[in-house]
Amino acid sequence: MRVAKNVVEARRQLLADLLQNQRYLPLEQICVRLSISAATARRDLSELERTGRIRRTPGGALTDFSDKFPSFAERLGRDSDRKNALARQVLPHLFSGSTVYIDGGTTPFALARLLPEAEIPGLKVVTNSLPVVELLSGSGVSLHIPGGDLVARQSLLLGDRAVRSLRDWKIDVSVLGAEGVTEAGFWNSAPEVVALQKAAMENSRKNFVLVAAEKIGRRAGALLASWESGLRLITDATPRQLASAQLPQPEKERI
Amino acid sequence: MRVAKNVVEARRQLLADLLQNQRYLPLEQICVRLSISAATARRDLSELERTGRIRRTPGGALTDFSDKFPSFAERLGRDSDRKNALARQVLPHLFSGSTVYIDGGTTPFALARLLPEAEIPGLKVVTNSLPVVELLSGSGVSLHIPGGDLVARQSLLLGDRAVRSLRDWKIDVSVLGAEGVTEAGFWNSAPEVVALQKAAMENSRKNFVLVAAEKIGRRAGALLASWESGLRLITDATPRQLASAQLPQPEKERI
DNA sequence: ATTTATATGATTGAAAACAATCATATAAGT
DNA sequence: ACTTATATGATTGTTTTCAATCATATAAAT
Repeated sequence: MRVAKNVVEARRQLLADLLQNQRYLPLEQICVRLSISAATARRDLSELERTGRIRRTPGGALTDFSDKFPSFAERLGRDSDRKNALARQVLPHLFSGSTVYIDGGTTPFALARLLPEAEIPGLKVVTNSLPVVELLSGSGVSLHIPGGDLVARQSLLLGDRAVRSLRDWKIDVSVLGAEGVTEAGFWNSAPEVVALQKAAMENSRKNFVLVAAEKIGRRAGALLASWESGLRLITDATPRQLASAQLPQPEKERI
Repeated sequence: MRVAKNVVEARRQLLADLLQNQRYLPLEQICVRLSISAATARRDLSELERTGRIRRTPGGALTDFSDKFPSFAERLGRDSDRKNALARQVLPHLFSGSTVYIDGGTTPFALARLLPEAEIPGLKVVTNSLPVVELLSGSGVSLHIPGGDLVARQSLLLGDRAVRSLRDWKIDVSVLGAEGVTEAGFWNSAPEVVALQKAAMENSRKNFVLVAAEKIGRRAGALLASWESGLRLITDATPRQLASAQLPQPEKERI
């Protein structure tokens, strides 16, 4: 029996909130608490997972976050669902035996969280982000750290040595973060971060930048790359939002 | 094949810790991370659940989110008094503006714990040990990571790149660990670790090795350095213990 | 009012996860 | 050195979970 659209969405949001609080719920609990059948519960879970809001497990579901770097977890915070959804779009580009560079920042970090489960055989992860290192160490993923200087209050290895070391790598896919996107291109505030990102892009075959919708139209101190650079935007901004900032629409997905 | 009781318990504690950090782990991840079969993983999970330490789910397990997890530093710092005493002997050699290399292993780690308090102005710490990085990040100490490959089940960055990167550094004081000391010199089991330690020694003006008394007389697979190398031993072994292993007595302390 | 679209629960065959059992290797006990 | 105890991985049959399919009731669209 068909049910009103808003009812469905409200129920799914309720389920997401429930999981946010409970951390984990067995399927049976979900059925009881929402008074729905297992089939519908599964459908809701699938949808919530597809949009990156939760993580399914056999027999239940949970919200995912990491305790380890509290500041990171905080920043990831409420938007982690959206960031997960962005990060998930990168997964199809990671093939067996490839090398992926994961930038600092919370959105690329979301990608790191997906990797252990993705189980891409022979995947190599290159990163200077300590939260990523911490997260993936011991997870079976092959981890490589170019190295560099740890600047205070950040958890990213930067500096000349970092840039030089990164040039030693051949990268298949780079996943970067940006603080702003304008007609001129992609922006970040810290020149040192941009220097490292540029080094990654130079040695990489495909480059993605993950940008949450609210950053569309913002600019910052240092230009990371222009639109002509081949850097590909992954965002949850609507076509309307992109157009109003006079940005090109995303290309048709090609894998 | 039967395995020692303490090994089993250590593995289960590790699994509990892992779950404390990760909140949830799929069974397959547990198998990978602990290098055990699904059957053993299930047995461990049953036991941990029986003692109330975790909660199982179909296909995985999670922690009850009530209690906090012990930090990395805490875990390593069990019998820290003796190690602290050894590490403290290095402090007088660290002068303002100098560069110190801190090796992997728990004893050099003890030195890292002393550094924030020591407040040596302009001290630079170079290390490939992730626990050291985690401990000192945000502590105000200037941290530099040569980089390298994170090998499974270790928390040390190793490999050719690590060795090459380390050669870029000029180090004033290296602080190393060793698993054994014999008449022939200082030993460690992993050749890759030794390769990195040798690189550190080559670029360093003073080299110290911290060795707890119980390691005197032991040997291991790879020779780190002979007695003639200039590597200086810091130990809590008594002169009698040293003599009985036919080792030279420590030189009079010179700063 | 009529038609179309879709959200739901039930059913089903396939896949995954499970506990129980067994042979074996090795620790622990003597 | 010898025996006993047990931790492990493999195997197996059972149970649980899953996605796909279907009929149906009801919301949207016309």
